[in-house]
Amino acid sequence: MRSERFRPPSPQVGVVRSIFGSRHASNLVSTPGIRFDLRAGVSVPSWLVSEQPETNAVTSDDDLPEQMRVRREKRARLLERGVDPYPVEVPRTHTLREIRENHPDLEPDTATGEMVGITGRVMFIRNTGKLCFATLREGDGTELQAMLSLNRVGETALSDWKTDVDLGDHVFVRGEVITSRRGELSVMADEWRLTSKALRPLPVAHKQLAEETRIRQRYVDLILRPQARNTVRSRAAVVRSLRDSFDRRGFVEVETPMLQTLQGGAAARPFVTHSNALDIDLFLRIAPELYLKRCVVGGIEKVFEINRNFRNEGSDSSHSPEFSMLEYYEAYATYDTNATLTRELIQEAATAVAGSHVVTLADGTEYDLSGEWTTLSMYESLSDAVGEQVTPDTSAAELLALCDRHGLEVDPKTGHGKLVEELWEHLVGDHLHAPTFVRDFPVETSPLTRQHRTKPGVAEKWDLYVRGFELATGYSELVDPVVERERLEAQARLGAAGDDEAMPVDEDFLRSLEYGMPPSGGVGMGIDRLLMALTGLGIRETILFPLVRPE
RNA sequence: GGGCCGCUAGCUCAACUGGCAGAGCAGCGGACUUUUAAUCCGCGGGUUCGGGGUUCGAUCCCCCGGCGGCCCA
Repeated sequence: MRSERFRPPSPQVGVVRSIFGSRHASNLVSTPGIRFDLRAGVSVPSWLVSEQPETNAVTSDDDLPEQMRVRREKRARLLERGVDPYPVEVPRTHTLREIRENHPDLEPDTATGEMVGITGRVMFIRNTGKLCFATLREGDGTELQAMLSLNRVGETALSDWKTDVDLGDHVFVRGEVITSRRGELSVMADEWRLTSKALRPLPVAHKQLAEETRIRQRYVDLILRPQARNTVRSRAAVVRSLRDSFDRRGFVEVETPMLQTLQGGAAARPFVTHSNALDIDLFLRIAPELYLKRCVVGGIEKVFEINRNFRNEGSDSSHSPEFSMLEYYEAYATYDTNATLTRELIQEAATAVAGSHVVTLADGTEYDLSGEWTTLSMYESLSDAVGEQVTPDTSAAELLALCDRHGLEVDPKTGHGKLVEELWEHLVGDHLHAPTFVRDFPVETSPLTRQHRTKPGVAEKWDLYVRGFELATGYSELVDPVVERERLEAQARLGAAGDDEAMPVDEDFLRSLEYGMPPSGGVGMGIDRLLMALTGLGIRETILFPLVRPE
């Protein structure tokens, strides 16, 4: 219902947004539902200005839950007393981490004489009669205790502390580094002040937040759960490791278009948007492949991109409509050398995040990524699994019979390639746990891959399976522009026949190939999946702000 | 798309067969100069996801809708 209220009627959007584009924000004043642009003298409904729900706006305090009302009243009282609950700057001298590092092992009940100014969010608070305790925390998770005693800060500052400070507030404390009688490293305050008043209470720290709340309010999840903070840092470490690995090997990082005029590079349904300037529909990219290959044609012979792809498909524990992808291409590489480089990239990322090629997953089990990895051939491993020979010549009818015998329901119109892959996933892929390369796929389902140099009917393509899911895929790329055109035209015919995952013919891409692309290898790898592989977390944990339906 | 489960205080959860809507933490008031999920005394806090129905009476049963989760396709 609420989303209905904020959805703009599409025909007006472009017009009104362009009005805003030419006006400075300070010309806007707000009233509860409507905002006026003073200079233009036009009124604009609030849904064009802000997509935030109005439910929790400051307006009517009577409707607020008690605890939020209390905190707002505290803020207002502070302002009346001339105290800014959100000061611009405070004289911080040390981070909490620095103080911990400088004083690793003081005896209990020590006074160092060192005066410091510290800041942090109040995560724990104990207000006793004449001595108060608070545990402060800073961004990296480091905590330090602040103490306020009557004889150091005086009666007013102590009672202000008790009445003004709530769990979750940010505070500044200036005082002496000491240890408490219990031995807790602390700062004994001479003065304190609020640095940011929290208007919402933190959820109780000792109960797990509901999964939905963790995702919808990730900032709260990050405040409360160390694992959430670690995941963000692990992801950053993995991405940095990949970039370093490529940099050391002489690869160049590029950024290719996310707004594209044609969908291409993968079989997937795209998101569609519209360009007002060009008055044409654009697609959010489903893969960067066709642009990276243009780079190789142009002479950027070792090239990679780490960025977002968008696929207008399902959203569940292993799929996100928006996901990060690594693709890299290398001239004179093949799917053999690719496999080695991909293994090294993953092993180096494991070292960056876990310090070892053996990683510890979220459930506490270990996963071994070390050494060389198993390699299977798709047709041979499938033949072994079904107990009879399956080759590129096996007919669709025979494959359908195999599906039937193994309890696999498939559309009887399915062709050879998809049947082989379905059977393989069901009988072999689902049972793979250790890192495994599966090689030599049906040509039919690999339109951008070259035929195997000796084995007829298969393509030089591998998939890498880690912990049973597909982590990466690599190819010896098809660079013959004539064959490529045949493949793309076949895809386009599928598209015309109603397959909305099929690619149209990208004439500019074909033109680039016609200038000559050196023999090359290419690889695609899901960054979110790499994180999942290295940490054992679900995709909605590895993505900071996954797409969720509006509240 | 189908099936099942869930939605109750700021948070995490109770509430027997349909009978006064509760607890812990958090909050408010008070006591306490060494607390670590402190302790003690007192108090407040609810559109039980929304709408409709059955009933003397609905958090509970029925219908429609919303959001989420799990399984299947």
